[in-house]
Amino acid sequence: MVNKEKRTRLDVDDRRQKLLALGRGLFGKHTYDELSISDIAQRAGISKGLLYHYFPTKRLFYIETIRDAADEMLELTTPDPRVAPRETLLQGLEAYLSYVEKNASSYVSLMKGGVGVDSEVAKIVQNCRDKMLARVLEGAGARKATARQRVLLAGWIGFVEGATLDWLSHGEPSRKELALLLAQQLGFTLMRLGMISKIQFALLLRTRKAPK
Amino acid sequence: MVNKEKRTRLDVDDRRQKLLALGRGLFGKHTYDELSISDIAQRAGISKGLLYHYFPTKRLFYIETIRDAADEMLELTTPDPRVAPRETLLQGLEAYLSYVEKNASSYVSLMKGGVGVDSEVAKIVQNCRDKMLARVLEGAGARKATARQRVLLAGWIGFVEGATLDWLSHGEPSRKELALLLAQQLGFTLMRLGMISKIQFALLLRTRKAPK
DNA sequence: CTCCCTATTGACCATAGTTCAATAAAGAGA
DNA sequence: TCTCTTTATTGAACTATGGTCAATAGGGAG
Repeated sequence: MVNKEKRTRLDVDDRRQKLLALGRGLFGKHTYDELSISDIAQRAGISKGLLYHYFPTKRLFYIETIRDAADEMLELTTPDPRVAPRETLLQGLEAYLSYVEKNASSYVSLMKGGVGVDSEVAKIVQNCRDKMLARVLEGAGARKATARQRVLLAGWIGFVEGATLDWLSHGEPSRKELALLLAQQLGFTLMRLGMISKIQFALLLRTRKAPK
Repeated sequence: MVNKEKRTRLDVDDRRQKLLALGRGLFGKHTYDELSISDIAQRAGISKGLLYHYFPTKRLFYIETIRDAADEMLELTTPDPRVAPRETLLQGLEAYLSYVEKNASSYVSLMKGGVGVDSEVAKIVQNCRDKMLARVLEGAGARKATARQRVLLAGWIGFVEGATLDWLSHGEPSRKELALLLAQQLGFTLMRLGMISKIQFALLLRTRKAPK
C-alpha cells in the first residue's frame, strides 16, 4: 500500500534499528500473538521475507525488541558516580520512574508481559533485576549477599515493580514522593539486614517529602 | 494410541474438570505456544475436536486453567476469622508460601508467565492481588485506601511476589522465617502509613524468629 | 556504463488452530 | 429387550500464520 512498486534499499543496521523501534511500539500495544508477522511487515512497509532476513524467527524478533528496551532502561538509570550514595538511590529511582512514565504501555507489556512467552525473555527481565540488585548491593558497600539479604532485596525490587504498576494506573503520588517512599522502604529493609546503621536509616526517614 | 477404538463417554463437568487439571500440569511445565492443541488432546486421550467442545479456543482453555489455579490459591489462603489479626497475617503468608512451594512450577509459569499472553490473564492476576490487598486493608481495619496507602500496599504485594520467586529458586530461609520477614516488612509499611501504631510495629519486630 | 553484491520480494510449504457433519455411547421409555 | 433420543465424541477438511527459498532489482565500485 505504501510502496509504489519502488523498492527502497536501506543499510542493514539502519533497517534493523527501525524494525526494533517499530516492534517496541507494536508489542507495547498488542500481545505477542495478536500480532502476526504479516501485520508487522505491512506496518513496516516491507515484505514478510525481509523481516526474516533480519530476524530468523518471530520469537527472536520479539526477544531482541525486549532486550533493546531493557538495555535502554538500564542505561538511562545508570547511577552517576559523582553524586553521593544516598542521592544516587533517589536519583536512580526517579530516572527509573521517568523512563517508565514515558514508556508506560511498553513497560507494562514488555517487562511484565513478555515473561510468559519465552524463557529467554524471563532471563532478560531477571538480568535486569539482578543488575538493579547489584547496584543496590554496591551502594550499600556489600560484596556478596547472604540468603536473607538476597531474598529481601529481591522483594524490594518486586516492591518497586508492584508500586510502579499501581502508580502508572492511578498516577497519584508525585514521582518525587514515590521515589522517596521507595527509598525509605529500601532503607528499612537494609537496616533490618544490618547493612546500614539505625542512624543512617533515621536520617533517610527524616528526608523532606516533596510538597503536595 | 491410548484408546483402543472404544469411545468412553464422560459427564460433562467431570471431563471439564479433568481437562483443567491436565492443563494446569502442562502449562506449569511448558509455555503457552510450546504446547499445541494436538499435544494437549493426545495427553488427555481425546481428540482435538472434543477439546473444542469444552473450550471454544486455545486461549480460553489457557485462561480457564489459570482462573482455576488462582481460585484455588485464594481459597487456600482465606484468612480464618477465628484467629487474631496478627496471627492471621502470619498464617495467611505461610499458607501462601506452602501453596507456592507445592505448585512451584505452576506458580512461576502461570501467575508470572501468563500475563503476557492475554490481557484477560493479566486481569486474573490483578484480581488476585486486589483480593489480597483487600484482606490486608481489612486486617488493618481500614475501609478505603488513600493513594499513598494503595501504592505502598501494591508495593508490598510485589515484595511478596519478588521474594517468593527468589525463595523458590534458592529455597534458603525457612518458610516460617520468610513469612515473618514478609510480615515485618508489611508492618513497617503500615506504620509509615499510620495504619498501625509504633507500638504494634515494635511488637511485630520483637517476634521470635524460627530456629535456624 | 557495466558489473556485482545483497537487500528485497513474492510465491510456496508446513504446521497448528479451528470448524463441522457424521458417529456411537448411554440412559429413558415402551 | 429393543428402539429412540440425546449429545459426547470423532476425524476429516479448512484457514491462518510462521517460516523457506529461488528470483529480482537497487545502488555503489570500478
